Amino acid sequence: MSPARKPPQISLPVLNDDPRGWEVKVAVAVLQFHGRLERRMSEALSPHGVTLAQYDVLMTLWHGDGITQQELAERLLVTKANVVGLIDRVGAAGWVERRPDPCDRRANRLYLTDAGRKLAIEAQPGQFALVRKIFGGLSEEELQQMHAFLERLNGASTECG
Amino acid sequence: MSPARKPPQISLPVLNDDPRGWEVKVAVAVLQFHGRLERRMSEALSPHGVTLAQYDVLMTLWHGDGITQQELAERLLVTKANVVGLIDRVGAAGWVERRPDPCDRRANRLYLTDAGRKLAIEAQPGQFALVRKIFGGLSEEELQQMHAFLERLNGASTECG
DNA sequence: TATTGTTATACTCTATAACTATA
DNA sequence: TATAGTTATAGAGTATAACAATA
Repeated sequence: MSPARKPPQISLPVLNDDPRGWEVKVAVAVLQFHGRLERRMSEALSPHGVTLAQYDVLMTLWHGDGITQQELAERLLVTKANVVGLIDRVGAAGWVERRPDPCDRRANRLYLTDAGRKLAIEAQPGQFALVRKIFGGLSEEELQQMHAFLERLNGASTECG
Repeated sequence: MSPARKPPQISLPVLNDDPRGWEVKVAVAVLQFHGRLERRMSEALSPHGVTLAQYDVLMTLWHGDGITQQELAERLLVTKANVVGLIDRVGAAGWVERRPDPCDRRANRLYLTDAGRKLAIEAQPGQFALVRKIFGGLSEEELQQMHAFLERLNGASTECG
């Protein structure tokens, strides 16, 4: 059972109130808000004995079982070496299992167990409720606007160079 | 010299594309964007040999020297025990020093050293440039809108219960 | 040769609890 | 008694490098 720890540090005052324009103000606000969001999501998860990183694994597999560790590493933007430890932990908790790929004997395919699905079903409503609560202060139209902004920023922050 | 590591895991697909409304979509987008932002800020910091968490410390002290470890812990939303290690590390790098509080012999006051100020001066422009680049795709008006949304969300996510 | 997964090693950050010195 | 800082312990997550088995 993973011992319910707080999320990593929130990286709040990375940039302090500075006169150099709104970009920095927004960046600070994003960092600040993300810290709180992450913290509260972690707290909501902790009664289920799962960390946010582990929940990411479960949700990725919930979205689509049977991927390899390498594929999971790519989706999580983590090295394959780290996936080993991650799967060791969710595996030890009984939520995920490795099955050898019959066509490629180097590879493992990852599957949610019944317990893993059960956990996801139990934990998801709380997560959704929390998110609805936190974002409930914005209207649907405002949420759509913010979503559009973030999509554009996600595009920009993916660019190289 | 702290060895320039990547930020913690990005917590991306915590909630997957789900039919239950825009709150969840926006939450996923925030998590996603924050992951990229944090990663790129860390990368920009790593040539200076400082982590994001350590940079937080430096920026907090840049903003105002002479606070106690307890006060720093409160601002960083971290336990005082963690601040000990954090200050040990930035202290070992020569960026911050503890000076005993003359009025309260239990307390330390934290000060940026010349090297710490030098580092901040060297690292800040890169951070600001990066932020301007990432957020440059949004107009000033859009940035102001987004800032307003985030401020409202920050208020909401602070509420208890 | 390239790829999948593994192990080994080391570091940062976090949490809790118990402790010391001082207030 | 309460507070500031420390130490001890533990665990999660990350990175790099080298390795085995397989393709």
